[in-house]
Amino acid sequence: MVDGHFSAQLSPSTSTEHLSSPLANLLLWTSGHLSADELYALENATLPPTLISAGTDLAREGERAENVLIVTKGWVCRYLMTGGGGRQITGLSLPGEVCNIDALMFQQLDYGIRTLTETTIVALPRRRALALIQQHTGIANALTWSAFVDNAILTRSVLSLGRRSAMERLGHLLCELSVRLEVENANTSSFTFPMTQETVADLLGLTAVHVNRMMRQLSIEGLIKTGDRMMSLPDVAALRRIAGFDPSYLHVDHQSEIRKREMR
Amino acid sequence: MVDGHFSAQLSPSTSTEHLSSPLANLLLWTSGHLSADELYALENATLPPTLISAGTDLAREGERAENVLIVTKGWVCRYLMTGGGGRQITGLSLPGEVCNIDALMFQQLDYGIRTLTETTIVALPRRRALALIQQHTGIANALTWSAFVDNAILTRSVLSLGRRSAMERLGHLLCELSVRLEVENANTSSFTFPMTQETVADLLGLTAVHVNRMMRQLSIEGLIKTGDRMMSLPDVAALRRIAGFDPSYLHVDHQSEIRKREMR
DNA sequence: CGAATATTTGAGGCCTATCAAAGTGAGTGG
DNA sequence: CCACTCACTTTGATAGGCCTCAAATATTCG
Repeated sequence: MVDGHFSAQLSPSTSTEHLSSPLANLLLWTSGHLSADELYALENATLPPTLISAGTDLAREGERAENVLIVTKGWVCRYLMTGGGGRQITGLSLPGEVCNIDALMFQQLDYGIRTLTETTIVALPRRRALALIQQHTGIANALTWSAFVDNAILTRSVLSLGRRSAMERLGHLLCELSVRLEVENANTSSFTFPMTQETVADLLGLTAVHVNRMMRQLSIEGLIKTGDRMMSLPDVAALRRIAGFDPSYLHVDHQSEIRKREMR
Repeated sequence: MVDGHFSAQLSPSTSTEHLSSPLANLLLWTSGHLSADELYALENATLPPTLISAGTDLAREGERAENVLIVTKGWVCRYLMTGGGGRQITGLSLPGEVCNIDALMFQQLDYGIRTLTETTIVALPRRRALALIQQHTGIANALTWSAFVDNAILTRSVLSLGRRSAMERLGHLLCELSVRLEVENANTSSFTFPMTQETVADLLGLTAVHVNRMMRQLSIEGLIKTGDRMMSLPDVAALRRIAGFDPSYLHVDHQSEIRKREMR
């Protein structure tokens, strides 16, 4: 896997669809707050979308953070290293989510950001973001909402890492992804799953070997089906039960649910 | 230990010093952003301070959250329970810090809040808080800053729980407390330590027995001194080294450092 | 098709949990 | 002022979940 470093200078991709609507899904499930006007203002403030290959560092711990980065396509992770070389992934940013909301106020980044897949990123310079917040309450609300959801997800991660078994952690992760990717349908769910078992291990505070054993067991029990980079959950309710998963902390409100349906 | 439940109706304490300045230290180390005017506006918007005994739930998971709660005296924790009855403390609120900043937007609380000591709490109704944010950029900045610091602390907790040994977790906690309580002096530190070893265990994802062994070992190595509910760190640099602690994630900026000195 | 990467499986060991009980200290009531 | 109680701390012995090391198998990609 590539381990390059993404230059601080954002260079435009070959894509010409800057003003079409790469941000149409921005912050959608986390808020659904943006009006058409606000979306337009936001798109005008962002730099052109940039296509980045998998396994690239968008930024490293300790670097200056000038831009708020928004994922349009692909999966991105935030991570931290221990002195001994261990890696802990502290959060994922999925399409429509913000990587580093704290860049709104913090000059210095205190975690690394790396792409897990080929990714399209939209950068929003801090100053422009702060100006937008002043002018558009909807954008302010959406960004604030996003920060609080990040917080809630981190809080649940602390519970998982501190008090849940490997099996429960894995189940909880899959249940959460199913909600955040908005792919649940009745009691089943299916989505592309681009993470390597080692990546999952770094996310759950385990080793790749143990993640493998847990995934195998879930397979045997018929609670997941994997293959061809896909993940299927044949019985979401059962998985939620064994994982102790309750989606209310994600605060997916009805308003945003309705908007999503309208857009389909 | 008491396990009462704090009524949703905030009743004023017998204290008469509402307008003197219980909020003088509010958000100080996290920002130092508040002007005298803003502090005054904030104090006028809050409900009278309330004195609450140790071991009381200020709120429980799932309850409606109407107020942002600010700690003026004492220690408070946020916590989550697993299905099996395990408890994980997901964060501490020390004097001057906010318990539930997400109440600004979320109607429902997704964690419990409990006092660890006798505590003085100041409540700020959501609507008033939102109005203050509109009118005073300093207050908006301070609250936003506070949310991002919460986030940074949670992120480090994820690293600790996921990838650090029991010893490192304990050391990291003590180093962090030393900074947040603003009690470091040269290479030493000393502060009241009101947590039982079981509370520390619930914070670090360990058992009380193991926390005891780790604390004993730190004592033997001369890295901590305990007794009479006090915690002393004779060699902060050495403790930071073994814990892998680097305070930059707390974003204690120079401006707030200067203000603090002026107020002494 | 070949090389690199990722998954799978096995064996053994360690860190932390669990269970148990003794020791300590603070607060209470007689 | 002293028994008494309750909560907390301390210590020991054993067990278990997950890690580490190792190697075989499967998959991806140039």
